[in-house]
Amino acid sequence: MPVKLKDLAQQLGLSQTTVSRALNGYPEVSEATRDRVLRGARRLHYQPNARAQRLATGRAMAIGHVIPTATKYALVNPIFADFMAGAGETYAGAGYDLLMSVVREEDELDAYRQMAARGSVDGVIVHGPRAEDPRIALLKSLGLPFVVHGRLDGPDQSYAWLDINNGRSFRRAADLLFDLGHRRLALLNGPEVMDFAARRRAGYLEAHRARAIPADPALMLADEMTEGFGFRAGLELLRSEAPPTAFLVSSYIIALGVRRAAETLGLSLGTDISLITHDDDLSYLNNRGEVPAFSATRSSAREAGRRCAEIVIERIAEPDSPPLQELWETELTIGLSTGPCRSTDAT
Amino acid sequence: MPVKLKDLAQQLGLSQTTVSRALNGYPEVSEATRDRVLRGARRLHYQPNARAQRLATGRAMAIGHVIPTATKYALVNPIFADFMAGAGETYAGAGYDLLMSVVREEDELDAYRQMAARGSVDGVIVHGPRAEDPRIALLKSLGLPFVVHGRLDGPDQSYAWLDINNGRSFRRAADLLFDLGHRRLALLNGPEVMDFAARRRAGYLEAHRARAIPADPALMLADEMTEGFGFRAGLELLRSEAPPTAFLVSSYIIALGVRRAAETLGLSLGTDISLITHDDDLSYLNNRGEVPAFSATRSSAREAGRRCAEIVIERIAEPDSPPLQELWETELTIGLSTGPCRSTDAT
DNA sequence: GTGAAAGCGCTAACAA
DNA sequence: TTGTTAGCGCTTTCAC
Repeated sequence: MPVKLKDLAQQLGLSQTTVSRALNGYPEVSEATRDRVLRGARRLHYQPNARAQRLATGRAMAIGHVIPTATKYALVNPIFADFMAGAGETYAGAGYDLLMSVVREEDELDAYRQMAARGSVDGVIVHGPRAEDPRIALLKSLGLPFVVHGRLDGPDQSYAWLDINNGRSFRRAADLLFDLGHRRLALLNGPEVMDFAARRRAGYLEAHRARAIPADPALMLADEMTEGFGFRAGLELLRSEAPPTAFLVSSYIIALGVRRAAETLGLSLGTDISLITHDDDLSYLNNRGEVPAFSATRSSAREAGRRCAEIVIERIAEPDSPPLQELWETELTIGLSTGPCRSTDAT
Repeated sequence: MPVKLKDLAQQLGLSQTTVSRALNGYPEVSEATRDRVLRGARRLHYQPNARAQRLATGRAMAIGHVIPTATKYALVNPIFADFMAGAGETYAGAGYDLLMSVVREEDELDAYRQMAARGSVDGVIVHGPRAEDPRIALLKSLGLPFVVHGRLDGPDQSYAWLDINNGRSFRRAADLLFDLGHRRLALLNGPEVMDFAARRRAGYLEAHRARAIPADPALMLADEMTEGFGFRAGLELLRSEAPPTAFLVSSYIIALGVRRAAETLGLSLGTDISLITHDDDLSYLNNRGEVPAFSATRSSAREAGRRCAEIVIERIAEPDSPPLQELWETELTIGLSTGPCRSTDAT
């Protein structure tokens, strides 16, 4: 039988109220009493019953993460895990639990509705927004505080988000490749209904426009982020009449496929062709069996998780405050797979 | 303001008691009344308040998963995500939430203690048991129902687990390679403090003993499951005096490294050397840019998740029932990376 | 078959 | 600064 507030109060000869206040850091309790209470709580191994606290306060002390099991837009990546770790850290520090709901894509909205209706969470983090994302409208109508990891265009920007500057990072990556003499850059992107992918494409195009280099639609492919896509696309492009001299790819998993395609054709990355992948997704790309930038990447994902958690907790406390919107700059990782253009027909 | 039980009862001219009973499927309520209640609940969009239910019943209606953020023994893999999806499915069907706690390894036991003390979960699933795993003893002493995904040797087998037959699958993989004429099989294993890794090693050794083929310790390596390990180990072994003709590796991520090592040395998988990885971890291994066995693997992980969830829910209902222990056979995936031994010195 | 009433263990007005 | 009291919204004896 666990010791409860009542027991503790009796032991100390105090009222439950005072004990509760002491424990919860209310200012009106005297330091002497607080000390006695904290000491007693420790001695009796008192742990408040979370269920009772939740009912009494009307708060769930939990944040929800709804993960659709879409095999296509694989959320399964180390970055995501680090994001969760970062968020989890912050939650733990703030006394929140992390409620995860893994559902089929078609049940996604219902999952939010249910969380809201049953009051099992106080707020949610939304991952990977898509164009015209219905989740945002839904969460607003439910009055459930939320923060979006990512963001999207639209007339209504009255919600909190945290995003990395996808457009600019791809713009800069393309610029770098142009500076190295490349002119035909393949873009292997994720599904362009995903906001991040659309922005990356925009950055790629912008770089072309800025130098008045025509962007060849034949070089711009988008599909699910798998090694298979990277391999097939890489093979096809490299074997084509006018192959690219460099690849700009949207995820390390696609990059793995490109690397294999290059190897299959006897081409060497960083020498014959260049390859850049987004920092946010970088992993096993260099040729040494090392994963040097990986940990940096992972820690940045962790930081994003932490920050998103902070933001959602803030919004729970102050639902009507102006929504925080943060755009983060990220570095692209060039690693060992990028070099000057060696192709003779690149002018 | 959400509609609550009281409102619903008033609307229907019934007592809260009857409405509650009707909703929760108690037998003593008449069919007519139950119908009226269910209809009314739907009409008014009644959703029970989870916090109140939890307090009243004394159950959390949640299952905990504690994930240590050990970068070394990366839990970050698609298999894990599918396991979670399977578990999540079952939870949702049974009205349970999934509470995830991502903590530093040293805080792992505390996470369980806290879950138990605060009553935020009714049971937990333990992942990846290690030799002499302290979590099991702890959970027993806490009286928190649990099921282990994986298992371990030890005098006390009085706990529920679900495991795949790691030993037998590696035994069979080695047998297959022997049948193909290979004699020098490298084993690139995960950390052998992990139960699954120890069992895989045992299976590998057993196959050797059965054919009276000496197992060369120089060919048996164990380290963290990274591409880097696979690459370095692959390179080193393949360049050695007496290289292996086949690799038996414990995870697809290690296999990626081996593949790269082979390619670096101009060797072709499936022709010059063979490579088998465990079904449970298979991913991007074949040479076609396809991931054929992947979905099968993933669905089996999902099934394991479902089953573990079922087991833990059963144990919550019947904590004193004899623990369920299930050993699953799995297939190894041979894919396109395995062929007869071509090496002349394999006799 | 239905209802009244007493909690579940805590928090938070309000009063002292 | 501390205590009294009334809930939070549901479940569950117990009585009818």
